[in-house]
Amino acid sequence: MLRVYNTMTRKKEEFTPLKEGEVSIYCCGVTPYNDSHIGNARPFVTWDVIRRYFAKKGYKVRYVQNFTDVDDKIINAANKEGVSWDTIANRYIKAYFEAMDALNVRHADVYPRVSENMDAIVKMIQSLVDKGYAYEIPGSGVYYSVEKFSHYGMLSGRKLEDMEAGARVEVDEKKHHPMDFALWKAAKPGEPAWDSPWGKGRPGWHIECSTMSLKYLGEKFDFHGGGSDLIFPHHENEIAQSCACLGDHHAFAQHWVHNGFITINSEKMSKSKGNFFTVKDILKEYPGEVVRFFILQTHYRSPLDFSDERLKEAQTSLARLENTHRLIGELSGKQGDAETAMNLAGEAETLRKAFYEAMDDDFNTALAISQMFALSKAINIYAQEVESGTSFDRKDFDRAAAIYSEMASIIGIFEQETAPAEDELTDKLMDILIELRQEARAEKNWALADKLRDRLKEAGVILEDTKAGVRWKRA
RNA sequence: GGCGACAUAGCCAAGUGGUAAGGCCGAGGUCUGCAAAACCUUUAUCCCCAGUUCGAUUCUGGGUGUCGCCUCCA
Repeated sequence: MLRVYNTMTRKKEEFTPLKEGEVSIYCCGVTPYNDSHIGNARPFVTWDVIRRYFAKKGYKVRYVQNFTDVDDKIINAANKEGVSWDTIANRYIKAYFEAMDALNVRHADVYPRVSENMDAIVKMIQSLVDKGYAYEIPGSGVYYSVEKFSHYGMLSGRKLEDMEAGARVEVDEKKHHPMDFALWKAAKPGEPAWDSPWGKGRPGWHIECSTMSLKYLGEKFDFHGGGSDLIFPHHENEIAQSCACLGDHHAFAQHWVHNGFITINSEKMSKSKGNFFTVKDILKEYPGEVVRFFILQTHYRSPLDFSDERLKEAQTSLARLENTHRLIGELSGKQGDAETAMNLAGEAETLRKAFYEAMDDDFNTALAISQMFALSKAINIYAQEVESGTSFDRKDFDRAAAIYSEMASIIGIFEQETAPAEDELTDKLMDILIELRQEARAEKNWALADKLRDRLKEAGVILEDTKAGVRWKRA
């Protein structure tokens, strides 16, 4: 039984798919006006694991993630550079994919863009106007009337009365209620604009997600996700729009899943505070897998403090798992010689079950990963036994290795060739150096052997003497 | 002001009404010419107070602290 925390009910709930064997997910994507920081990346890594997990469990997954490619911030960035809005949007959409690819984040099934769904958006706004949920302020735009939707606040747990007091929004006197939000913004000179029954303009922020989720996933879908800063007002407003339009406040997303923030010294990382690190910059120092692993070592709803120390820790931890991954590779060519009673497979099956139970409990990747460490240890011990002469049960080992790689594929690690393919010359040179060092070792010329190893380390190559032979890797 | 979340070892982090996973760091050891890797051993009265209970870190109430949303924000 899979249980998922639902922001709507503030409880873990049993997950029952709307359609047997299928899962539909809408995750709010980015506004492409600059490079994503690591905090922006958290939801996408989180959802990537969730969808991998569902797929592994045999579900057919449909995953939709939008690009808000029409937005104030994009327009501002474009004006600043003196280029068109879509130049900015396209540039940073490309950057988004580069960053996510490095983090092993699989692509969504659809990436709808605001600019490509203008007709549907206008149509939905019109529908809200027709139904009496929205009104036009000539020259300003079209607004959603929050008072008309009796369930307004159902997701964030707020009351309209409470919000008024603390509202920091600039109150437009012509709005019916201070919390009313824009569905359509009338164009100002020099801004990109699209035609509509209310004149040229562009959509407000929230309507796009209502429109595109409806268009690409239907009236009801299983999951809607994003960072917890989207709960209010973005998701609250989506609910108001979609449910009003569909005439059923139980329609729309069935489970609301929100991830916690990545923080710096316990404070939310954000563009406006300036305390952020872009994925792009972090990737200059650490492999994408390390960044991904760093994120998944903590439960997705908990805050996660970012620092170089944390990242280094993640790197060391992941290296332990990688060593076992490599060990499995090294043993893959080894001939089995007997069936033994060591029953590594049995232990692996137990850990596999624990892994799935952890994932079934609100996608507890932190706990799931700990099962992987346990399996790593079991495999290492087994390999040592084999090395010391115990017979090697090929079938037993292969089953455990398969489970290990199954876990890795859900977490999303060991997918890239961590070491980039070496060129032929490097390989040959390394062979020569290793051979020379082995000769020195055979002559017990430790000084020379160690010097070779030290100098190679300075050059960024790590040599390790193992019983199986000498192996090298880049630092 | 309104609403909400969190508080577990030196650090990070799971978890449970019956005295607490895992990772990093540290210490000792096995192996190794040495190193690395791996393995073994070792490191916690679970923020404070009160209550419920045979028993609470886990439930309830009250503190204290940290953070978030209420403005763009993943």
